[in-house]
Amino acid sequence: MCRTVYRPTAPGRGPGGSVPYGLPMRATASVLHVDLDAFFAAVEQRDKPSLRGRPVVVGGTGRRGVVSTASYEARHYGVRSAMPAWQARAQLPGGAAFLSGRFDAYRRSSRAALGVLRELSSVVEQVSIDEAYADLAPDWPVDGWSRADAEALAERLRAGVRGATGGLTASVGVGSSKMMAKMASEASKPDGLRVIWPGEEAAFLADLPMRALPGVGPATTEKLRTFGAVTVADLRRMALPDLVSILGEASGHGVHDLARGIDRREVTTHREAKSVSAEETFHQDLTDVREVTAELGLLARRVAARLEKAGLFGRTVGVKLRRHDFSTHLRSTTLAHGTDRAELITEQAVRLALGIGVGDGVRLLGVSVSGFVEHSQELMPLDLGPGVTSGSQESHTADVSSETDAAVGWDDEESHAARLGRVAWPTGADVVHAEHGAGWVWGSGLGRVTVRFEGPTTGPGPIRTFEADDPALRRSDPPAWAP
DNA sequence: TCTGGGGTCCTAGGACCC
DNA sequence: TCTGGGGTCCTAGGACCC
Repeated sequence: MCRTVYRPTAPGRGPGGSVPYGLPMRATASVLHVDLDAFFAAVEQRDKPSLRGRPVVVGGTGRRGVVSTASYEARHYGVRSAMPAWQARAQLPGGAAFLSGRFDAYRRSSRAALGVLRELSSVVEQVSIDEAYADLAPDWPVDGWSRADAEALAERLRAGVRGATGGLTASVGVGSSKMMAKMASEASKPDGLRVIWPGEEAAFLADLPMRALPGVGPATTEKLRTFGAVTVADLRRMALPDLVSILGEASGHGVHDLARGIDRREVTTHREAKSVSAEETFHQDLTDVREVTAELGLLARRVAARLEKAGLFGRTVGVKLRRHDFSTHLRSTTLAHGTDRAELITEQAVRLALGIGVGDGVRLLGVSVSGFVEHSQELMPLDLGPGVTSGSQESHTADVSSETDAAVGWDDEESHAARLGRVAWPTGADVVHAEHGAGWVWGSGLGRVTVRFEGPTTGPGPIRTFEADDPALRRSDPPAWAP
């Protein structure tokens, strides 16, 4: 709910450990937020003069499409983001344009606008294609400056964006935190600029509906409304223990802080991805298991391609299945090692999805991979149940000469105390099976595989490699030579 | 005629370990 | 016979954001 709010893990300290918890993070208006106005629709109106002054909706144009961005002319008729396209059509007069979007053009304009921002600040955090924060403190004398200085800088940015993008307008907010900067830009829209000077936060927030706080959505609003809260000032009057009991630990503290304008999140230039997913809503519900299987394969390939491009290997494969009644079901499974391989992801996704059941029809399918681990050289710890915890460690290596999948196996009848400790595979092992006496490892890629044994051992027998199509091997079973 | 796609974070319960 | 707590990992689902 209030994931946007930083919660210190150690009580009494903010991020970095230097800011006492409970005090505003900054005494200067040094965080800036830029938001490109009605971005997708504005790009379309810029490139197609015939669309200017008319309602423009960019989004899904199919039977089950939703509005991604509505131009201000369309918003005049009550059209909003996330609204079903059919509803937008019903609300708009003739002459309104419905477009499916040209993402390359949007990316180009986004990059141009971001370039202007980077000229002003060395610490820029891109939040989405049309939004970014900048920390002004490293590059500007924010301690000594005035409101007029902040406004001049923001205006310079807006003019720069207009020039670099062929006339797109941006709304800019400046404040003492990310939250205040964002709320300032929101308040200035469209084509505006607003500085909330330190000390003005409480007055700015007081009369706003609590829904205006970033992180307070429909569900939270409804919960709090039953306790009589409407505005941010109402929230401020609620005691922390009450908020926690209504909203839970994290959101309770989060809302308590938000209502006071407290937000200690830093502007960060880089964030690590935590998951990669692809999903699709079908024009017609799927009822055939074979169709479901085929679609999962396509989605898995999209995910695998993006993992590979990013150099990521994930251990957890998830599926999302939405039924015709819009009920949504999630299943996930965690592998012993990371993967980026479409076949393995497909195999797991199909297994999970069929476990949920197709029901009366599948409206949406999704595939995700998360739980990223370091790739190839990462040593994967293997859990083999109770085993030897002390003693010697031995490593054995084998060369893998096949470019396709291969297996490495070993035989260790003499030492029943040894257990497999870790395996390093060139591009990540895919299936691992091991017992005290013998084991095998599936993987792909060329190179040397290292298998490490832990505990007292007389040494494993010869490590052998197999081609993927070796008849002695089957994907999910130990090889024939295993005891 | 219903309600996209890409993400992040939080919660609660169970398993398992110490 | 009854009864611990804390920590971590995993899973399913909810909420929120753009």
